[in-house]
Amino acid sequence: MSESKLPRPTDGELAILRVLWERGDSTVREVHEALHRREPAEATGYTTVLKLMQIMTDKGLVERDESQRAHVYRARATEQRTQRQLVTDLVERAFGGSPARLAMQALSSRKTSPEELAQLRQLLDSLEGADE
Amino acid sequence: MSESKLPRPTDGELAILRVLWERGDSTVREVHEALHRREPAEATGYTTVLKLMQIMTDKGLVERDESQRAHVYRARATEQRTQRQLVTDLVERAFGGSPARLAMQALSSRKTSPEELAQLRQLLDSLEGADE
DNA sequence: TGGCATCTACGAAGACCTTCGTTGACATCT
DNA sequence: AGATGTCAACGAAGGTCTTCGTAGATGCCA
Repeated sequence: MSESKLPRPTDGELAILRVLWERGDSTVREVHEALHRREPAEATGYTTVLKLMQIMTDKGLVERDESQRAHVYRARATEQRTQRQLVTDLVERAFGGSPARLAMQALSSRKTSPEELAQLRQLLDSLEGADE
Repeated sequence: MSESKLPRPTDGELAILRVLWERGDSTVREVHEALHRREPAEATGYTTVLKLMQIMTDKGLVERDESQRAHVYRARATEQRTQRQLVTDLVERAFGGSPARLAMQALSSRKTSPEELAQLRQLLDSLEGADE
C-alpha cells in the first residue's frame, strides 16, 4: 500500500509534519519543543502532540520506530509531495482547476524577492520549451 | 464590522460559495441543483445545503434577503478576496511564507496554456518594475 | 376549502479534530 | 530498593462539520 493515498493533513498535523521535515526524524518530545519554539503563542500540551502523532500513525501520515523507548517518528511523504497535494487540492476546490490562476493570486498577494522572480522566469521558460 | 474577519470556509462551504459567485445571488434550491449538476457523485440532500447556508449566514460568509418566501443568498466576500485569503493561508501553513514557492509548485504540477504563461510573464514584469 | 408542494427552522446523530488528565511501564539516580 | 522523571497508551470531553428527518408555515391550485 506504500503511501499512495494519504489523507490531506489537518492544520495541526501539518504543523507537526513541518517539524519532521525540518529536523528530520524526531521523538514526540523533540517535536513538542520545536513547536513551542516556533509558536509560543499557541501552546499545546505534550500529550496533545503525542495523541496527534499517534493518530497520524494510524492514518499513515507518519511511521515510527519503536525500538527505542522514546519512539522516533518520520514523515511518510516528502514536503514536496505534500505541497503538491495541497496545491492541486486547492486549485481544484477554489481555482476552477487552473494552477496559473492560483500562481497569479499568490504572486499578487505579497512581494517576492528578485531571486525568486528570476527562478519563476526560468520555470516559465522551461514550461514554454516543453510545449506542444 | 463589515466583512473584515471572515473565517476560512470549509470544503462544503467553499463549494456553495463557488455557486454563488458563478450564478450570482441564489436561493437554496438553485444552489442545491447547481451542486448536483456540477457533482452528481457526491449528492447531498436539500436540507443539508439549507443548513449549511444558514450556518454560513451566522458566520458572516453569506447574507440573505428574506423579503421573498425563498430567501436569496449572496456571497459576502468576492471570489478574489476569498482566493487571496486561502492562498496566503496556505503559504503560511505549508510554504514557510513564500508565495513564490507556492507559485512554482502550482505551475510544476500541471500544464498551463500559453495564454496563461504570457499573463504570468506580464505579472512578473510588473512585479519587477515596482521593485525598489 | 382541502390537499399538495415548497420553504424555513430545529434538533439530533455521527464523524472528525483537538485537548488534556490519568494510568502504568520503564529508566535513572541516590 | 525507593524516589523521581519520562514515556506511551487510553479515554473522555468539548468543539466543529456534515448529514438528514421532522415539524410548522406558506403558497398554489382544483
